[in-house]
Amino acid sequence: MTKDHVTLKDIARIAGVSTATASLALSGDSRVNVKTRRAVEEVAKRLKYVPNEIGRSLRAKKAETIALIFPNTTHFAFSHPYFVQLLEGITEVLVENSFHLLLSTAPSEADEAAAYDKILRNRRADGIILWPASIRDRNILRIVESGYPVVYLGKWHHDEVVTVEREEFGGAYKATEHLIKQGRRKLVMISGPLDYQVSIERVEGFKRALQDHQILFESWMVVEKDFSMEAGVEAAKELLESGHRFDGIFAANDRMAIGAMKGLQQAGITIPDDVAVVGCDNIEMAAMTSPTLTTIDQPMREIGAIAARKLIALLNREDIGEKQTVVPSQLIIRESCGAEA
Amino acid sequence: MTKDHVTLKDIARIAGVSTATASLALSGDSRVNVKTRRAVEEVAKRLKYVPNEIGRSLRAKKAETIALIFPNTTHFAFSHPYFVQLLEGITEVLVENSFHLLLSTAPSEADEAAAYDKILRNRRADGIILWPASIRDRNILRIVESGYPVVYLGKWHHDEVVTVEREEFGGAYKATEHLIKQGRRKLVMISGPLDYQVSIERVEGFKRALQDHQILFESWMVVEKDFSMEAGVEAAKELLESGHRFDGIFAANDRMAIGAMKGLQQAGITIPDDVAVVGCDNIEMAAMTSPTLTTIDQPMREIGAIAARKLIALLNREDIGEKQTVVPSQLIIRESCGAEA
DNA sequence: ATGAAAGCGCTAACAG
DNA sequence: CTGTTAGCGCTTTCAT
Repeated sequence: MTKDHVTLKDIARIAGVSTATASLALSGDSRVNVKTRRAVEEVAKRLKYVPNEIGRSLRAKKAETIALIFPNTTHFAFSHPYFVQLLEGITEVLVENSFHLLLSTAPSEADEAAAYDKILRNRRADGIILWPASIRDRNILRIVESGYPVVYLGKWHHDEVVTVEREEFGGAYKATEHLIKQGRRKLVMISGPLDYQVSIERVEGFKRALQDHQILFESWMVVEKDFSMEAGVEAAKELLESGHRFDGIFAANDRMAIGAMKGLQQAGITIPDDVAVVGCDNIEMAAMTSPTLTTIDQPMREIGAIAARKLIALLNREDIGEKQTVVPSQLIIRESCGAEA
Repeated sequence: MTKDHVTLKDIARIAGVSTATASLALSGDSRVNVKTRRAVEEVAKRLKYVPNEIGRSLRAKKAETIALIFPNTTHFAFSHPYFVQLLEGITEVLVENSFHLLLSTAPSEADEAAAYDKILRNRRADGIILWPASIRDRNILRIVESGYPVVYLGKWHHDEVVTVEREEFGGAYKATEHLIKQGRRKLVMISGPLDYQVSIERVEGFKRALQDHQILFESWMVVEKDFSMEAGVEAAKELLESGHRFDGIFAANDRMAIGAMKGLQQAGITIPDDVAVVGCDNIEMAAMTSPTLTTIDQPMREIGAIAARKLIALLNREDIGEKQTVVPSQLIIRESCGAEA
């Protein structure tokens, strides 16, 4: 069985010093005699002493842990293919700084408020990286405005909040404009849920690009879907059945773009000849579809790393640099848009 | 700023009782007078008291947290599309049981041993769910055999260890046999890295299926790759260039299968007419490729949930049921194998 | 240079 | 029924 753990007390006793001295010695404090220090270190090493971080945390009133938390829409959030990249970016930085990562989800919509409150105050984490939620989510509002150290992964409506954002509007604009430059003028967009800020911005980018090129926007040009591949297939079918003509699609993420391509191809439509498609995210799969998918690259790994660095700086009361960081997006031209790369 | 947190002491003082009573009251202990309890509860609620879990943990010598840890191959491990499903399964169960999830990676190969040791003993987590690593990884061995509560997500070489395994051998066997039943007899396999137990088993399943159908196995029939889509493309090219003839491919995961299909199609080969392909994992994308990918479903969400339940049972010294759980895999027939579903 | 003592926030054994 | 006390493991004054 897991036998009892070696504590500082044990080390002190065996090394023949007090716990205070042992503590100092192990932290390399210059006040303690070199010989004593060596002795303590030797014992610690021999017994494979590892400090109990719970004790340390209680004392220091710091958890050395940050929480990555998700609104109730867990399933939705987790399913993003690039969630994993975000995690990689975050953990990379945390490991460098000896921080731990707590992954947190609200159990259910009902408990959501309580759950956030708990995270805020049970002292398990020192700060939070917050995945964007529906703009209708009041709990998010509370957490962001609580004064607790939070980095929000999206745009916030006032600039006291520390955020790392993707260039949503700009990305959508670039994608749409690219389609227009390929000579497509009958464009439609497959959007994510419109109660999400990211969706709103991407739609705005789409609209603006149309406007800047004298293309009249009409409301049927945006279909609202849920970000899944299956939804992309549906969207394509609905658009085809609607009777409206279109020769270009901007999809708010690659999963829907891929689904849409599938749906179109099943209906005998050729991509990009009949309809050009541009996605968003640049997931690994985008390079594997037929035709390969032109898309907007969103460097999630970098976003994760920046967010983690900001949060740690915040906790250490160091300079965090700019409060809002916008990570630029980049158009990745492949085959589905009909352009030569 | 984050003002000081409300502690039990505050509650006790304001409610006019001792901290002991306050504690008892809040835990709903029947010994305390109903009226007192109500009073305490009222104060706690009013001040939005949330217990400091660090204090509680120190006292209870339990972290109420489990760690999901990864060997040094983070990037590799994280990149599995179904990693997210595993997470979902785990968090679902943890939330039910009010446990927290710590995500842990070793900083670098060099620090790996130390990092595990720390996780084992710094008391931040009560137990570990361990993602399989290279069979050469001695640190994994140490952690699994440490007696610490561990659930290992793969097969282990002796049966004291609690594991949740996918049916690797059986899945590969089914996939291969399915190809044979479609009349394919010149089969090849694209394997993952062969220092991984999962890879070894899948290759064994492949070989056995050949053997059972009187097909001679030769070593060139297995190409070892790294699980990525890009690697699948390469594998296809290498196989084509090798000059060996083949009419069926079993790929050890869907990403490589998708890459391989891409590679074959680029070379003008028709799937499934010229070459049939079966993958493994049943990732979302498998239903979207052209042709859609026949594959082996690995219910990662369920695996995560089972692992979490087992670990919690282990921690509570409850009955964990069978020590080794093998989650059955299932053949999902789509288009790439040339069978009618 | 070292040790004694206090205390982080909590719970539980023991008294009353 | 409630309060006193002790202590989880650690760090940090403050004495010596």
